[in-house]
Amino acid sequence: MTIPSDPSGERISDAEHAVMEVLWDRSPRSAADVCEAICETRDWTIATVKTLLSRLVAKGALATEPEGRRFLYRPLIARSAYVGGESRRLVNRLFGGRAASLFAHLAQSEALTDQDLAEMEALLKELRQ
Amino acid sequence: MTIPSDPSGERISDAEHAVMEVLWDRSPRSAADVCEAICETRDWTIATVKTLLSRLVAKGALATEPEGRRFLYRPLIARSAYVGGESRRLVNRLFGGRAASLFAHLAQSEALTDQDLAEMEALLKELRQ
DNA sequence: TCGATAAGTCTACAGATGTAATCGAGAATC
DNA sequence: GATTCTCGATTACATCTGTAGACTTATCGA
Repeated sequence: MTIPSDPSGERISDAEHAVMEVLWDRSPRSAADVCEAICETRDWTIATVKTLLSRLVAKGALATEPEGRRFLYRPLIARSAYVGGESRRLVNRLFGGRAASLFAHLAQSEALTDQDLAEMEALLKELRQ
Repeated sequence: MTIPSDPSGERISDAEHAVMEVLWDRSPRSAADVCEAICETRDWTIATVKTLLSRLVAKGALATEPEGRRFLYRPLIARSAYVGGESRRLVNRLFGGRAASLFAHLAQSEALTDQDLAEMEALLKELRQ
């Protein structure tokens, strides 16, 4: 038996992440409630959702609280922490840790819309003054 | 038997990506040569490298050309294409496709250095004129 | 009270991944 | 020519992931 693991230690898979998004959007929610929100679009059954919820609890990403005869699930890690970790992972892996390189790449591959550029310009101005 | 698959179709795993980086850096190279470049740092044996090379060939990410009695490996997909795909995947998955959101996040989490900011400012100026 | 429900837990199973050992054939060496 | 060395190819095997069915138990309606 292993120790329950620190909250941000274990990797969250793609399918698990989809479940996390539902709970980040609103929580706590029951398994049925999560399925309600996601089973249709992902074409999952409630069984799949239950498995993913269990795995997330085991990974320390979710907490459960009893509500009547069932559980309500609630995120233990903040979305921003997850998103930040994933972003940094990508930047480290593909751009040697240089965020500007990622930016340059997106720019060159025309993945940036005019709106993106405008927003980032505004952000930059704010950051640099 | 399946068709060799289109060049950018199948996902490249983390370990496979490390091998790709070696070949993007310089190619073509033999398996032994790739191991030379990476086995120490990743603590792999030549056997592991060979497996990864084979899988990458099967995925259509690498081409082989015989050189004497062995093979030389060469990337079939450009690094920029791979990097672009991965970046876009992340932006879509975590930021609803909005690159500006990714930057806002990196900025807020202090993942951007002064140099990053300066470079991005320069790039932006270039892009918007 | 008794069966139908519904919740969580256990089990399942195929494919992907990480990490390698082993095998068979050709090349180099003695 | 026999032995050894080296390649790539084949096989192995544990873990993770996606996806879900089966099982157990408690509850709610009839």
